[in-house]
Amino acid sequence: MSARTPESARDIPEATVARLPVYLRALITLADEGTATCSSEELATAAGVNSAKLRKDLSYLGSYGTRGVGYDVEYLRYQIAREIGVTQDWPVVIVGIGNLGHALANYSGFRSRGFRVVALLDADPVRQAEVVAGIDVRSFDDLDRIVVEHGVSIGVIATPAVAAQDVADRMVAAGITSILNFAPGVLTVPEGVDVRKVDLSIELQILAYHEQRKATAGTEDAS
Amino acid sequence: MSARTPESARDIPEATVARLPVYLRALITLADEGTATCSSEELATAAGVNSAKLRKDLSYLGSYGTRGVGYDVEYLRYQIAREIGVTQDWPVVIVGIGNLGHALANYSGFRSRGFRVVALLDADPVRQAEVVAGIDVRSFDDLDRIVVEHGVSIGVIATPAVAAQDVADRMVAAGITSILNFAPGVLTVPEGVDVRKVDLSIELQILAYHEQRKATAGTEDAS
DNA sequence: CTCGTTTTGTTCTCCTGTTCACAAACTCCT
DNA sequence: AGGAGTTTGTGAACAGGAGAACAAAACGAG
Ligand SMILES: NC(=O)c1ccc[n+]([C@@H]2O[C@H](COP(=O)([O-])OP(=O)(O)OC[C@H]3O[C@@H](n4cnc5c(N)ncnc54)[C@H](O)[C@@H]3O)[C@@H](O)[C@H]2O)c1
Ligand SMILES: NC(=O)c1ccc[n+]([C@@H]2O[C@H](COP(=O)([O-])OP(=O)(O)OC[C@H]3O[C@@H](n4cnc5c(N)ncnc54)[C@H](O)[C@@H]3O)[C@@H](O)[C@H]2O)c1
Repeated sequence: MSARTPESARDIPEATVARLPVYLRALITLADEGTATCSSEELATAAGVNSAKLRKDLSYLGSYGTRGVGYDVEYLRYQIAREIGVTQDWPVVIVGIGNLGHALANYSGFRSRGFRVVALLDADPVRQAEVVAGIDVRSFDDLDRIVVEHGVSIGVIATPAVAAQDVADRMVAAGITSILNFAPGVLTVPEGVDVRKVDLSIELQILAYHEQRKATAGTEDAS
Repeated sequence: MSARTPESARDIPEATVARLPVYLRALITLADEGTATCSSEELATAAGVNSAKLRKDLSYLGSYGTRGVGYDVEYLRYQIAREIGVTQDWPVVIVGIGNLGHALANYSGFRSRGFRVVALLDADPVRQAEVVAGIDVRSFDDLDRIVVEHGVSIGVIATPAVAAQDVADRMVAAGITSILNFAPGVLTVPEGVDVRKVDLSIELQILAYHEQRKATAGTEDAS
């Protein structure tokens, strides 16, 4: 309401935002291999997309390439990281330390990609006796305190589906504004809170649909 | 294979395919609650989508509703399950029984949603001594035999990123034509093989981007 | 049987995202 | 310096999906 975000608030299309992390990862791989410079064609191949799409995506961030040359890997990597917001770590809490929660807590890719697990929470007192990946599992009731203490704005839900909505409500009440949900089902949250869901069954069912089509494709049109 | 579905070669838009599993789950929930009939409005709410979109999606499958009344929950549920191809179970193999592989193997949602884990494979001999979720972990070299034996067409990759492409190649060679990949990075597969990826870091980075925007929205214009 | 009510199935419009194609900008070689 | 060869950045056409709106169909009341 105070201002009309002068120039930096370019709005990047959602589809582009979803691909920036892919480009970032490809750039990190290239940098690790010692590549100093790359063309849009090379980067696009590494990221598994069309080069025109890649260039258009990058053009939303600014003109960070050099015509006739390509992109400086380190420079572009930094620019994308800055645009995404992962130049420093985001604190994250994980709720529901069961099968999946354990795997997530042990996942090293968290730290290396701009996130830091500051707390593991579970409603089950038995779980709270555990230490997972060097972090104490604490009571779900500690949520509010932890959120304030660490300035957490991102929460991960790995509880059974039946508890997910309640956990989400508590997270929102505590001040969390972004949720990654692994439990199946639809979460309802207030305006201004972002939810992304990861649903294994849905992914498999999409594969099954296409698989079924492949199977019937030959038998289907007998003329 | 004689089930020829008179007019079934309709091609359903990809966006619709991705939502059908959501509708299916919502219908199962409604059925469990004892609901016999529902309107597009109710079902749309339960699935978290717009009712016009829901109706349009369902119209690709056929006319399974009754005007003035709504949809028969059980009937529509069956029709969607049939369209997706989950009226009977698909055999699935999981490769890479580490942190994540354990969680996946123990995931009960598999069986209840049209999939059956027929084998757990790992390259590490130490892992092969284990029994996870009542299933022996076997050598990755058994892949070909298992695929043939059970008619597997869907494979899940939960190995480290560095091994993922190799595992994918072996899967394709063995006859698998749909892959769900949890390892970060881009997989290259031949034409006709479907790959879907689930990437935790990407999801979190997308949340981080929006989170950053929320944070700077108010403070941005000091120019 | 007819009318009013409800709700689907579909059409039409709008918007987002993808891809093509090319001018502009840069490098290198002579 | 100038020209040939590259490669970016972007305008414009195209494709696909979202949502509003409404006619067609079913049902129930009188
Ligand atoms: N395991 C998988 O591979 C997998 C895959 C896809 C989706 N999921 C989904 O992820 C979720 C977790 O799966 P899981 O296999 O880890 O289940 P799980 O039962 O092993 O673990 C759930 C954990 O959540 C805790 N919990 C329950 N209610 C809670 C609450 N109100 N507040 C805080 N903690 C609570 C439980 O104490 C338990 O430790 C489920 O919704 C499941 O459908 C799991
Ligand atoms: N743990 C998580 O929560 C999580 C989250 C997101 C993504 N991931 C990704 O999922 C993958 C697995 O993660 P994890 O934490 O389970 O790792 P992990 O190291 O615990 O397990 C990997 C397993 O794969 C096996 N393996 C290695 N090479 C193999 C090969 N060529 N063939 C067959 N098996 C092989 C190893 O023996 C090991 O058991 C990684 O790529 C990781 O980036 C994990």
